[in-house]
Amino acid sequence: MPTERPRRRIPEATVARLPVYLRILSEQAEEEVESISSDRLAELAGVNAAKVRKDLSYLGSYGTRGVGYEVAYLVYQIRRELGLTHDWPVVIVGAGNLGQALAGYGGFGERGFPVAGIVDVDPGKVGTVLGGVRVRHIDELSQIVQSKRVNIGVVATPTAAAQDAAERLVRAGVTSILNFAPVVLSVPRSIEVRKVDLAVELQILSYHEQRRATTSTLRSVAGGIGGGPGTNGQVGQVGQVGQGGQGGQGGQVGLGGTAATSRPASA
Amino acid sequence: MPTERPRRRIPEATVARLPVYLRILSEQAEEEVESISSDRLAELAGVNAAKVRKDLSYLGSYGTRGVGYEVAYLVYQIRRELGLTHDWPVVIVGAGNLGQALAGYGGFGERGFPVAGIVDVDPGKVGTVLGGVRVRHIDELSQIVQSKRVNIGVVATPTAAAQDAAERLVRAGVTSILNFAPVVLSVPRSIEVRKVDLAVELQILSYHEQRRATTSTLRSVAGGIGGGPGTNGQVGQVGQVGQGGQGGQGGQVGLGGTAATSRPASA
DNA sequence: CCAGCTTTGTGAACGTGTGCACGAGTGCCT
DNA sequence: AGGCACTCGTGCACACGTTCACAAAGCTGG
Repeated sequence: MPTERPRRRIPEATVARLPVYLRILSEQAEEEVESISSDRLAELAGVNAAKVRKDLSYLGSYGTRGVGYEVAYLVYQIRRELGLTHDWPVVIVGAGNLGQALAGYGGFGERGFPVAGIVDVDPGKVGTVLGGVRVRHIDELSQIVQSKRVNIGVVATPTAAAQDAAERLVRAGVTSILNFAPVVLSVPRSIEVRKVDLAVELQILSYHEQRRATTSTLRSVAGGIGGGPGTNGQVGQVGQVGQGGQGGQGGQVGLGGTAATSRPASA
Repeated sequence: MPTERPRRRIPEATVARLPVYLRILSEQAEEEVESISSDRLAELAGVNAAKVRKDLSYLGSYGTRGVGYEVAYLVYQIRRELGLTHDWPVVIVGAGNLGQALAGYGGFGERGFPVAGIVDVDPGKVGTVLGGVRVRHIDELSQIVQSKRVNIGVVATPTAAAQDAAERLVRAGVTSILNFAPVVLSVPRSIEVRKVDLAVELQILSYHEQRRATTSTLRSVAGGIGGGPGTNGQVGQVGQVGQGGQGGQGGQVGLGGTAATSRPASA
């Protein structure tokens, strides 16, 4: 079992699922499970088994036909592919409500993303300690990024300050940004940006709720008793959702978060 | 301009972008902009103009050729389509670090998702007030959901408690869930689930950082001076990323968040 | 060593999403 | 009134992602 070089260029959709597999596999490893089939992994991840196999095939052929995948080895391979063989220190811009919560959330460091620093424009916040890290002034950003070799920045500022925060991060040398502010950041193409937007997520749910209401009304008018057992036993069946999109010349509007609707383990 | 019934069944990818357009359009409306072209909107949203037009066409043909779209009317239509014509009260399960931040974040209510209640299992937390809402015991969940007509639940518990929280929400009558815990929730197919997972987002960024490091190393070996102006002036060009995925029989592993890389307004 | 069972790896079909290119309206200016 | 510049709406081709279905491969028992 040489560290055979995996076929490169993993599809984005797969990259987005690898972390999920990784978490599940790590849990399995802790429970002393040594081998796992694509079927079982798919069940736990709430996806199709073929998808699991195809996803894993991008890492190389590390399964054993008739048996399954060796959990420990798969964990190693995924970690390697995701670049999790070493820590990625992050710097948080904005020590407000969200910044505090992020810093306080220990899961950051545990998962390989130690908080190298938190900065804020407000001198009043500088010096306070959040999650074991002292808040520093934003002017020290470059110094922190450089001395701690930070590649990933987190924008946790109010909306109005987000663009400025992003620009400062880029100037400081950060090459990836996780943006919590509800704005489309304007940064050089070479910078990787991911957005987490609560409002967007809720609005997507709202759309489905609204849709559910509309269609059920229509059905009760057109069909029989509104709300009774439907054709397939499932009433509000909005069913699958997933996501879509791919290449395209950039654009932070790509997609929302992860949609779902399924029942992995416990059927 | 009758309230012409829009063609139904809007693609998920479009649904995920509508909230972004909505925010931008609302901003434009505040700046007294009355009309906007697909080109301008695309620029602000960081997407392709054709995509904007196609997305908006799903709402019906509300543009005027040669002119553009009437901002106010578009705002109205998108809000209508997303079901934002009325509030959607949400209930938060888990008054820990995250639950507190969510409750404290005013943007919730402002954007049409007032916090109808926060519950926690810990009796010690019951009674404390977060963001103007008193924390109540989780046993009161059903009562809250029913009396306040809550359709959307937010899981902000520790990982271990998430599945139980989800089940309680479902039993209480909630039909959509926004999950912040890093687990794949097991719920009936009829329940719409969206996941927001920090670790996943960071790991995706990590993947790209790692990739960037690897490829640039390769390039510096194969090509010229490592890091000098590349073929196209852009060095670490990871370029577009976007997302992918769509139908599929459920599966919360669909995708991560919104990826990006672009520069909307300020070119 | 062979038969039979299991599970991987993947070719191919299908569905979805994106972006170009252009026809079709609309408003403005002369 | 006519021409021109502009912008929408959309057909089409292409790219990407998902799923099926099956051959290949490995294990087990006799």
